[in-house]
Amino acid sequence: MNSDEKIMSEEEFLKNYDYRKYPRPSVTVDIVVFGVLGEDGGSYRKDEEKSISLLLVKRGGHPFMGKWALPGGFLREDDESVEKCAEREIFEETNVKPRSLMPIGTFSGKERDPRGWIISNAFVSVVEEDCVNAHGGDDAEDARWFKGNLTKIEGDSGRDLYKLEMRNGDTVLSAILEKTGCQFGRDIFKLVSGDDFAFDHALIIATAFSMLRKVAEDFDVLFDFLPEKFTLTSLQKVQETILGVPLLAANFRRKIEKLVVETDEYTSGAGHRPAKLFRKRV
Amino acid sequence: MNSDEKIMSEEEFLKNYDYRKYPRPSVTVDIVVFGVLGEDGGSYRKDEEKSISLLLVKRGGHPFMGKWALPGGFLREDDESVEKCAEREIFEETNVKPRSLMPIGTFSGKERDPRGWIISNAFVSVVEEDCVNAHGGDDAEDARWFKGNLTKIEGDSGRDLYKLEMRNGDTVLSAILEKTGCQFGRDIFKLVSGDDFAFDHALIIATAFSMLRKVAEDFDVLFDFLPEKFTLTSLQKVQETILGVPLLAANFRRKIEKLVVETDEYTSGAGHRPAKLFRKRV
DNA sequence: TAAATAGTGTCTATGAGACAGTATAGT
DNA sequence: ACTATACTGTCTCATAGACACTATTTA
Repeated sequence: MNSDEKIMSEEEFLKNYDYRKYPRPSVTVDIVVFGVLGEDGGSYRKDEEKSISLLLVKRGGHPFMGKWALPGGFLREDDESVEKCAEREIFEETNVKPRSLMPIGTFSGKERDPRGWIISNAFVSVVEEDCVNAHGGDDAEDARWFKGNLTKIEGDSGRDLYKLEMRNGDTVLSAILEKTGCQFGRDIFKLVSGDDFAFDHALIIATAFSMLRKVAEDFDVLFDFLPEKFTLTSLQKVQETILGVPLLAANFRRKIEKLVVETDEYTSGAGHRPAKLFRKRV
Repeated sequence: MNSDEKIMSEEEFLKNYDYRKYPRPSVTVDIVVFGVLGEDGGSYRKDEEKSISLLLVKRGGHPFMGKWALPGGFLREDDESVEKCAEREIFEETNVKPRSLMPIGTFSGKERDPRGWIISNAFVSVVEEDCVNAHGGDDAEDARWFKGNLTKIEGDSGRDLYKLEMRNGDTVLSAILEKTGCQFGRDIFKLVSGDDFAFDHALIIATAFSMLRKVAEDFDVLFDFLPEKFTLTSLQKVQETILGVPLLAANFRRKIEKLVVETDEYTSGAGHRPAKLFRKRV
């Protein structure tokens, strides 16, 4: 504490203070964007494979040119906050406002970015897949939806190992991670092997999957993955997909009962008994 | 993406890249340090008031000179990560390594720091009170333990209002906050009134209390608030203090059973039946 | 023996999981 | 009629909460 400060007024002090005079890192925001099928997407039943969609962008410049990365970018001074910056980045990439936006932590390891001292604030968000002009197969556009999941694998000596695998057509990205701890319910991962992802984005994606799994038990997030009106079966499928376990319909319905309101609409033309459509209870 | 980049090698690109050329914020780390009584502190029974200790530092310079703030400081390039920076800051302030360190989010609102574009990574940690040469009453030292808690108050029109109150001797700090949302189980607060705390630290402290309350149900954190050997009653008191609700001993003991191991030691000289000491099960 | 806290046994209500069964569209 | 999915009734078991009870020290 400089002794000059004490005799200065606060106004004077602030006039002389310039944060640019001090060393500071670059700050980025990276977003794990999960995709959901829109209103016309015909409910979740089409998605038999039980895997989650996630938006990745192929890097067109250095570093990690040609590798797949999370959408994101540098924090700007005119961003109101990291949250607003995340919304802006998602909008630039997808042209929509996300249905939800949740912080999953700051990633600031020493070697995470070869360009230098660059730390990242990571978020999870959910948007409708068809809003994004990303498509598989075609190379004209470099943003694509990958299907994937994080699965536990057998560790050799009591280590908690996980495999992250993302797939888009013939493109398969994978990484092996070790869970090294848990803070406030948030799992901490370390990269063991795999360099298909740019930066430490495999780590960020794994963290996103594991946090999504934690909150998927309180139902709240589940609604973000469906259109406004949905069937209880599709809601159940969302939870099954995120948690990676099958559920019994009777039990699921009992638990969800108080959180939804029925409408007078039904699905139709599916070759079996129609399902009542529900809405989230506000 | 600059087209020059594509014909450069990655090595060349990195040689030319300097993150210092781009606009970026200052980054700080602020820590909500909770205090616990040490081995000799004579268990938690002394603390009849059921409030939590928290370390605050009186600001000796601008801005917010004379106000109370969280310990913390600027992120340095030689810090390995924000977590390491937090540990360093705690060590500088208390001379001990914290028993636990958990991130609670990035605070980056536009007006949070009058000095300019400065964002903060906030943490919660737990240290033993007697390691810190902070003391009440005396003005020679500007770091002090405050007792306090976050309590729900009646909102006028369905608003979720909370009162944060911290007390050290005659010094009482308070703030009214509104809970405006919840993300991934983390409550989001907005300051309604009160300027006893520097910066947005009332917000950060409220977030810390609410997150602590969330995890206090899984028992794991509770152990950080006690010495290595403890009685089950003291463990129960910790949970009661954090959660702010009374618990029944029989039920508490049933739930905690599998998470502790008994020792062959007992308390004594307390004017009543001695209590067996337990240890955390590893 | 009284006071104070430590520690236990057990009843009850609630909720999760399992599973068998019924209902109703389309082909 | 058959298939595929929607939806319901009910049994069992685990667990949380309540509360009455016993145990053991110091003053």
